[in-house]
Amino acid sequence: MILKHSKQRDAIKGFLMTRKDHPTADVVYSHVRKEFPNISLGTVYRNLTLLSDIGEILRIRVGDGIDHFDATVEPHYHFVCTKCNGVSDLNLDSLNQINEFADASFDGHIAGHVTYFYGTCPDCTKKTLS
Amino acid sequence: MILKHSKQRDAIKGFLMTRKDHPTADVVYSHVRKEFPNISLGTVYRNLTLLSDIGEILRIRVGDGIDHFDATVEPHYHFVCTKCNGVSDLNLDSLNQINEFADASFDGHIAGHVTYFYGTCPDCTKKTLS
DNA sequence: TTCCTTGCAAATCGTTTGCATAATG
DNA sequence: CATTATGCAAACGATTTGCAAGGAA
Repeated sequence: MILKHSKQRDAIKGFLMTRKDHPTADVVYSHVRKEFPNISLGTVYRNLTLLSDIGEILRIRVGDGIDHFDATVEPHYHFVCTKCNGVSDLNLDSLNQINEFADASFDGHIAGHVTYFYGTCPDCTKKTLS
Repeated sequence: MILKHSKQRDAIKGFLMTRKDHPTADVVYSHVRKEFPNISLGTVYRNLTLLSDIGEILRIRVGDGIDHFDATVEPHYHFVCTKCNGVSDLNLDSLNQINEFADASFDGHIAGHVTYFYGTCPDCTKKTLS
């Protein structure tokens, strides 16, 4: 399958690169629509799936049942605010040691882990205090 | 909201307690149906949601888009096999230290984390070797 | 008798897909 | 020209919900 260039795909990836809050497909759709009023949700989904398949973006699942997307593909951890439901990046070293830790008492083979943290984000923490 | 007793709910919880493989709602449905042939999927979902709301069971999301349920409510970690897609428990001490680790470089407040490990389960590991 | 719970079916939500047409190389 | 990408709408799978009837306290 040889990729052909597409303005819609560029716009989708371009939009994702401007955001660090890991938008959902719906958010991507409503923003890209400003530039391509006729773009369909299906095209957005198709391209998000394609881009994550080829490793240009990340599909993130943080337990809310909705896929989020991230243009930062380097491994990093995510944080979910339990008040505003926002998703953000965490500046945190790899925790890969926990793989060996888990492997020690496990009969199969552990290849990796998925971790996200939850709590109150900086903004919601400030609002709670005031 | 005062709970009333229900045989269907008992059967659902009872079935979950016999299993350590974290069945999906569909699996619960097909098994409880042996005892209650007329039970509906809606009732199964309603009770699974109710039971997890009151903390009698756990709703587990391991990235496959399908909810799994677990009658063991004590904190523990899960493992997902990337070959057979099975979900199992891991015998692993709490990793709560990673919360403070993450909190150190974070401006909000971290209340906890969700982690699951993936790889090949004992059974699939054996099959691969043979 | 109150009101929670059920079965059934329809509805919802996020996501995927079939198809004819448009755009790319 | 060959083939990928699009828009549209229909289909999908998991889950939720409205409603009238059944069951528990």
